[in-house]
Amino acid sequence: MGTVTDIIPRTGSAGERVANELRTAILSGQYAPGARIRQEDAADRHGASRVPVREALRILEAEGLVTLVANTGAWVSRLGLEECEEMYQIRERIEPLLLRYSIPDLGQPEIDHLQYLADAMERSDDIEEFLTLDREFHLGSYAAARTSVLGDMVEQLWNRTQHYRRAFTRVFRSEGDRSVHHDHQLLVHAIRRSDLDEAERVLYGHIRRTRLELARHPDVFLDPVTN
Amino acid sequence: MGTVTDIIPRTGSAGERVANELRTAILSGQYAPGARIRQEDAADRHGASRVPVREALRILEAEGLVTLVANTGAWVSRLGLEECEEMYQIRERIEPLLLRYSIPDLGQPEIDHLQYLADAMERSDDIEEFLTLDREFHLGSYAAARTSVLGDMVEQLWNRTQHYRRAFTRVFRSEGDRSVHHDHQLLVHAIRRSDLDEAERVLYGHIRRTRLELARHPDVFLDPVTN
DNA sequence: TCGCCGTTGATTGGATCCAGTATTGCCGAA
DNA sequence: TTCGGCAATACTGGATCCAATCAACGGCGA
Repeated sequence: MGTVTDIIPRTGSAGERVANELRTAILSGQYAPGARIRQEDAADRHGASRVPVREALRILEAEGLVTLVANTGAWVSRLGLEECEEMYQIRERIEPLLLRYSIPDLGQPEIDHLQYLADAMERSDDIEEFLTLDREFHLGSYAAARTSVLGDMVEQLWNRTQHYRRAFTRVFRSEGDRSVHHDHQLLVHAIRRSDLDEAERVLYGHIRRTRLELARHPDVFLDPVTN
Repeated sequence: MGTVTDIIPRTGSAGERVANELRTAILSGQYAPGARIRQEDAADRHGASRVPVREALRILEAEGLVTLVANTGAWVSRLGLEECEEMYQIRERIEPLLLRYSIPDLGQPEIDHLQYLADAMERSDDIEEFLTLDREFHLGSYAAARTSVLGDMVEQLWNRTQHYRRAFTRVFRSEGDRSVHHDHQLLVHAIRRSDLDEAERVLYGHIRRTRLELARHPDVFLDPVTN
């Protein structure tokens, strides 16, 4: 499904390279939602002409990370509360399936690593670190799945919501909610026992609870007045 | 979610126009899976230069309809049995959700039309007509859903499997299986009664049974020796 | 003073040209 | 006869140039 720590691949066209670099920049928060991406700027910054940049923008548009308006320009996609809830509802239904694909092929070292990540998250008090660990934990639990579309779909959903997860996390932490960590531990145990049904249930509940929590914080989606 | 009978929109770039035209051609079966798409050919055929064609190919690649290999070329995507089963499993889980979004906003005329389509399918004995009716029936049942990503996801899954549904349908018909029609009738009734849970269950079972049936016919996926 | 309209500048879209790469066919050697 | 290597060709990828479109600004009129 494309490893989480994908290093920029030497293969592929310049357009794909630029797309990878832009994607990384967007996910890391360098570009905020609503930020304009000018073709010439991007071309200079990534050492290419505008042609591959346009290709990259098409790729990222298809992934939902960028919004293109004909004859006008490209912006980093914004999410509304409704859209975000929708994506979480989709995740509730398909991530358990992906997990089911993955569990049988997860090795002992990988499972131990998941345990380590779950523990590390409990100890972490840095937002950015928590985000990285959480992503690594969940995508890591899917890593053994040899799917051709499902894995990519899930990764795209994670990518599209990345910026907003950063915002929620701040809020959740301040509320001192422990259920997230509880879910993670339950999940690791279910994976250890290869209990597919239980793992599905836990994961479903985990995502669902996050969605419900999220609906209580619509303020995260308010347009920042600073364009 | 973008109407089923999308007419080629006047808006948007030439690349999008070419993408729409190529998509229609692929879905109609004019291009078979595995068929090569040469940029210059496509450019001539659609009255544009190679630049918008390359844009179109990127768009269709993102939709999974076209497979691009750097420095080599573009082909209409082929599906393997495993991939197809995967997509059906995804559909089992997300189409019921999409239906749930749609039902509350379906009007009486739309529901009557669904009934009409279900009846027409039972009477139809032409493969191509059946395919069209089936697609119109299911996507029609989702038409009232005002989603921003789920609808497109489902439509893409339908598109990617379109060619292979054409092939199954031939087989199913010859086996004289009536359960498909039974499901359709049950679905319309559940929708009439606005019974969301029942509608979800019926649709889930409908897609699931099709998937299991499909697994019994791996021959559909054999590489045709004629490239 | 406010709103409408035309003009100018900035930015995107498309076409052509050139370079790079893969594939095909051919030739020669085993 | 068959396999390996080399050359020619066809196709894709990228850059530059020109056209088209949108947005911002300023001027004019009410």
